[in-house]
Formats: sequence, C-alpha cells, structure tokens
Amino acid sequence: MASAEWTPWRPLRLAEAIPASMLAEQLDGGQSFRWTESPDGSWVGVFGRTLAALRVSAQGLEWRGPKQAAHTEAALLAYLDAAGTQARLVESLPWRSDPVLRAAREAYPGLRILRQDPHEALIGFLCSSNKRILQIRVMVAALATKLGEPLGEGFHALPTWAAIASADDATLRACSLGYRAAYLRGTAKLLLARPRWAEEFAALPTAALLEELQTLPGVGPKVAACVALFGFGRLESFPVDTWVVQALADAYGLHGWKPAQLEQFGKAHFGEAAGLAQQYLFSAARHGKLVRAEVRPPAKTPRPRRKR
DNA sequence: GTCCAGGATTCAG
DNA sequence: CTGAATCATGGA
Repeated sequence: MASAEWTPWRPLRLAEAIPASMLAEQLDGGQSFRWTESPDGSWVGVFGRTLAALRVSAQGLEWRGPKQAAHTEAALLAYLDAAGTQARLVESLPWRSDPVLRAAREAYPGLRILRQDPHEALIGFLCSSNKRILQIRVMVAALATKLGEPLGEGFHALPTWAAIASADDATLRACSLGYRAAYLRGTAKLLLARPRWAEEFAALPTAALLEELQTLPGVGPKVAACVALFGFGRLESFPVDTWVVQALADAYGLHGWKPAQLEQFGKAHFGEAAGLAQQYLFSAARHGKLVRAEVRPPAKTPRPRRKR
C-alpha cells in the first residue's frame, strides 16, 4: 500500500525527560509488545488505535504520526504519563534506605509504567506465559496482522474479542501461540458477552480486580498482576515472574520463597508504587545490573493471600 | 539433545 | 491445602 504522509518530527513535552538510552527499555522492556526499533534508532508502534513513532534526538523526546490522525500527540501524552504522576510516586519508594532499589533506579532513570489500555495488556500477557519477550512480540504481531483492523502502512490494531472468538484453528495456530490459543479463545468468548468489561473491571478496588481477572481462562496470579499494573494503572500491583523471583532471592536473600509470599513482601516493602519498583528490579535483573543487598531479609514469613 | 522462557491448569497426595 | 506433571513453541 502507498505509504501515507507522516507529520514531521515534533517535540513531545513530558513532565520529566526520558534519557535517550532509556527509550528501548521503556518501549521494549516487557511492558508492551507492540514497538519495533527502526534502523535509524527511532521506534514505531501501535497502542489502542494510535500509530506513532518516537525518538530521542539532541532536542529531546520527539514524535510523529500519520498526518490525518489528529489525536496522536494527546494519546502519546497519556500513554507516557506526561503529567508526571509516577515521578511523584517514585518518592514514596524506599530507595533512600534500600540500596538494591536505589541501584536499580539509578541504572534505569526515568523508567515508567506505560499506561496501556486493558485490552492490549490482557492480550499481551495472555500470550506471555512461559515465553520470552521477543517471542511474545512475534505472537502478538501475528494476531494483529491476521485478525486486527488495518490502520494503514501495514500496521494493525489488536484483534477484538469477536475476531479472536471466531478465528479458525489454523489461523490461531499460525500465530505460534501453542497452548495459549485456548487461553485467548476462552477469554475472548467470555468477554465477548461483556462488552463493558473494561469499565466494570476498572471500577473495582485492586484486590477485587485481581480476583476478577483470575476468573478468565489463562489468567493466574502473575498475569492478573501484570494486567492490573500495565492495563489498569494499579501501581501497587506487584507481578512476580521468574526474573523477580531471582532478583528477590539474590538481592534480598529471599531464597525458597514462593511467588505468593514474594508478592506480599513486595507490596509490604515497596508500598503504593510497588509495581514501579518491580519494573526497576525486573529490568536490572534481566540485564545483569542487580546489586546484592546487605538488607536483612524479613524474619517473619508473610502469609499468602487467600485464593478464591 | 537439554534447558528455559514476564505461567496456568490439572491432578495426586 | 501443597507440590508435581503437563501444556506448545522456539531460541540458546
């Protein structure tokens, strides 16, 4: 298809700057699976129905998008937390007294939680179980290409639940989903009957939201925590994956703790922005930049939360 | 070939 | 209730 015209690069004003070295971790660090780096170092991606490109030049963060799309800048500002809400929340984290967190934060300054929509977060993390980030990106891209609405220039929105529910087996199999195809199908069929599910879920307090999410096929404790954090903006949510297990064992001495116990530790130790702390630890652990703590592990074992 | 991946589900005890 | 087996798939 003929390439549509794009706007020129324009500055994107955030309350705090994104360092050039941080753009990759921000867009491709395991939160969203929808951004691709171009040869020139800029990033192109889709979130919601918005197609956009981002880069960091000498002038700072810049964006561009299809000329006919009028809402792109506003959508980017919301997506990247331009208001700086998280910059203030960082101050509630115990980085002053916690050398592990402090080192992880200094390794990834300005790392923030992307404000994705619930639909994108749920689809992405339904595909995430037992898969590497690169492979998740391939699966999600295949879903969009084969079943999503075209947005021009070869880009596609993520498929609706209706499109997933009615997709034939061969199409889903061609997305390399493996056993996750049944997760997507089952969740699609349930949510197809609840067109306002996102609004209904968003009205719940976090504990109830996590329980409700776990009634969906393919959504267990970890995926629910990710969807709550990345899709519903619940910054106190603390997903525990294999990297976080490793990080908390190595750096905090929490060897042999089970995921549910580690989740309780994370929420208690990091507080209202635990999910943001988790993202620092996740990035640091994944890139081998984790610092070992002299922090004494807590004596008392937190009781895991009751399961429904 | 073996092991692992931003795990969830099912089953045995 | 807890712990192990199983689930597809691809890369290291």
